[in-house]
Parts: sequence; structure tokens; C-alpha cells
Amino acid sequence: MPAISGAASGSRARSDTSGLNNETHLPTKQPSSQPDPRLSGPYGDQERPSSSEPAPAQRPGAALPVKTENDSCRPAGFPRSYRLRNANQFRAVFNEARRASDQNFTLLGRCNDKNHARLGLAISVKSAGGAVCRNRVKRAARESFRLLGGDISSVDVVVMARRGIDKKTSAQMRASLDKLFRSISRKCAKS
RNA sequence: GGAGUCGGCCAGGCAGUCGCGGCGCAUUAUUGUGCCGAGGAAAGUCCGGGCUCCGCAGGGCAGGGUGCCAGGUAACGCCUGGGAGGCGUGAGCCUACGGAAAGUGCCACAGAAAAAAUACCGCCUAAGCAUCUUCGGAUGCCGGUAAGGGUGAAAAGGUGCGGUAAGAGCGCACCGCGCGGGUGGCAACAUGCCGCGGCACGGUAAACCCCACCCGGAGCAAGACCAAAUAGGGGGGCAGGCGGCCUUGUGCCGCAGCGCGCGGCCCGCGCGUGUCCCCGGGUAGGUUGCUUGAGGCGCAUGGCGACAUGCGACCCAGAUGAAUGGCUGCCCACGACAGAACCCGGCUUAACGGCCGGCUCCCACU
Repeated sequence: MPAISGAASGSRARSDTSGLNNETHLPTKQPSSQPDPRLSGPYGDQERPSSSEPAPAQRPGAALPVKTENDSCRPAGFPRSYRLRNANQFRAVFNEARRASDQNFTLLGRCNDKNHARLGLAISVKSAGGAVCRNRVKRAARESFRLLGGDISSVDVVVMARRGIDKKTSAQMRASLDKLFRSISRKCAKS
């Protein structure tokens, strides 16, 4: 049962993404017809590929170049290995840190032996003025770090928020963070 | 149409693109792909449970909680229905709503008197005493009085008639109140019923207290498992010069040896004893607990209802330095309060707005 449904959903997915280019109303219909494959498995499998027959020829050509462009511009992912994961790693940064700060944030940085930067967040609920704002700050920091990508040299960075951060817009945070990430990266690279 | 009231629901939408967490599948050690991914309060942590560990014969005391009645529930301080009292024209809403003849305390100020009360003003009286007298009487004391005034949150039923020196449940009628009975109701309670009593010994129990019922403690950083490095603990194997002692041993003691320290050196003194293996405790770290549940949804049945029972299909966050987002475009009513951390049931607090339904009042029209 799981194997069949998996194969069915895989083929259906291919038709989804290809269909988007041609017909805009198709994806809105899709959720309503979802239970179909489960109830009548064999029939659903037959119908799907036939309806979206011309699509597969277009797709590989259109999709792949976009992806390679993204990879060359920026390694924009943010996997676990790019984060500080435990207390020892944080302590190491706090003990011998170079700092960069403005009115919004304080960043602590320390060279690491990896070939990429790592990010740690030390933002208290108290300084952010509530859990919702704290999440907003953390997301801004991650996003800024992610989009800068390879522009930051191989340092471990801890981001700390300063009081009054809850009054700032997300755009203000991002601008501030972008500058500080570059700054801390430069300072650590020199030493 | 306007105003109000009660209940339920929603919490910007759509598309593209770049990302994040979990699970499945494929590939395989890196990716691809599909599905899912915050709330009505996730909050405050104020109650009640589940779960976990610790404690525990039984009973009592202390301490805490609850407090009209009946039902619902795993349980509750919650919910439903009912009663009583209060507010509102009404729909409706509000109530910490057991006991004040078990006892103790308190009732400020004002007031004459604050609880089996009291005579300040007033009213009445002329028997007695005193003074005055125009000899009619007047005034004071003594005495009667709770109708009137004044004080207070509260002054010991109300109205009327009789009654009286003036008055008074002193008597009577009606109203009110209390007690007993009957009747209705499971009960709280009600009572156009019957009888009795002239009629309350006020209030306060979020004052002590009394009565009834309930309550062991700590919490997922609970608890369980795996377990590096370092130091230390226990056991064993191998290596170990000389002497002594006996309990004859894998023993103990001393000396020598080696290393380190004191010292310029010797003597001397102090400290320590090699290597390998195993065991258990345990730290960092990791795994688990961790999401299928008193689960929501639909239908049927029972019930006024909270809810219960049966059947059907469904899987709907599970992170752990902590995911649920960024950017772009379009639309509109221009988007409040706010972010899961073991899980449920409530309560409380926060908050921009919208939708649906029941009911009430007012206005207009037919």
C-alpha cells in the first residue's frame, strides 16, 4: 500500500509543477481531487499522466538552469552544520570574541577551522520584549546570514539583541545585520 | 431600520520564488520527492486530572481548600438544570448563597441610648415633697411614656380604628413576620391551605469559630537507557633485590632500588611507586519519555440540558542553541492580541475586526 501510493503521488507531482506554466486555475482544483488516488488507486494512476502528457519534455530544460544559477550566486541553504549546536561552541565564542555592534545588535565573532561560517543566536525574551518579537529577530538574523552566504568568512558568530529591538521593523533589522555580519567577518579575517 | 442581549464560528486571501523542522519513499552517505507543520487564547500558572518517581498498616490532630439543591464528568473552585435574593421596560444579567437560640470578639463618629438598651428635647400627671400664688393655678423634684423631634448604616414591625392622663400589640382588623402541620417537589424550596404566637435576643462568619465534604509530596530539568576524556574507587594477571615475623600467604613490616622535592654536594628527611585487563558509580554528550488522545468530525439513539452510548470514516506540530519564515506581484473590509516545549479539562487576563443564528425593546410600513 505505501509503495503504490508513493509512486502515484510522485507521478502526480510532476504533472503539478509542469501544469503551472500553462494553466493557472489547475492548482486550485488539485486539493479537492486529492482523496481520489486512495479510494480508486489503479484508475487514478492511469488518468494523471495522460492529462499532462506534453509537460515532461519542457520541464527538465526549464527547471535545471534556474537551479544552477542559484547555486553559483549563493549557497543559500542553512543546514544544521551551519549553526552553533551546544554550550561548548557558544562558550568558545564568548571567551575569545571580536565584537561588532550598533544600536540594534551586538555580534561576537571567532575564527573557526571549518570552511564556512556558523551562526548562533543568543536573544532573550526580556531584551526582545516578548516571544513573538524574539522569533521575529531570530528569523531576521537567520535570513540575513543565509542570504549573505559565502560573503561571510569562516567564523563562528553569536548574535545578541539590544534593548529596543522590538520597535524596529524587519527591514531595519536586516539592514543592520547585513552591515554587522560583513564587519565581523572582516575583523576576524584580518587577525 | 435602530438599540440591546445570548450562543456559535473566522482570525486577510491567492500566486510565484528562496529557505527551515518532522515523517514516508527512492537513492545512498548525499541528494531528490510526496505529505504535514502554532493559538483562541499557544499567555497568566489560578484550579482539576492523566503520566513519572519518592513515601505510605489503620486512625486522629495540625494545615489548606470547597460551601443553596440536583445532575454531568477522570476530576474540579468547571459546566448544565433548578431554587432564593438583587438589577433591568424586556430578552437577560449578577450573587463568597451553610450556621449568628454552641461560644468569643467587634460595631468607629454621631447620639440620651448600640442589644434582654435607653428618657436629651418633647408629651402626660398634681397622689406625695418644695417654692410661688391674683387661691383658679404655675414651676421644680419624684413618677408615667417610645406616638413626635433630633443622631446614625442600623433605634426593636406597618396602616387604620379603639383605648389612655399621655401613650404603647395594650386590644382589634388587614398586611408583614415566626413556629407547627398539611400539600407539591428527589432536593434546595414553595404554599390564594389549616392552626398557633403579639411578634422577632440587630449586624458582622472574604473576624475567630462551628458543621459537612475533599486533600500524601515533588514534578518531563519527572523518570528510563547508552556513555567519551580526566581524576578517583573495587577486583584480577604479569614484573619485583635482601632481611625479619608468624597465622606459611597472591601476607605484613623494614631496608635497598627508582622518580620527585629540600640542599652547592654527601649524609639525612618527606612524598610516590610499573604495566595490562575487567567491574561498578558517574560528568560532557546522545537516545528515550514525545505525541493515537478522557482525540476531534459526521450520523443515529437517550436526555429540557451539560452529556452519555453506538456506528462510520480520519490522523491533525513534535522542535531541543530550539522549525512553522524571507522576498516579489495582485486583490480587499488594509489585518488586533499574540509563538507550542509532557499531555488533557476548566478559569482568568489580552484583543482590530468580520460572519451566522435565537430572542427582546423602540420606530416606520403593509
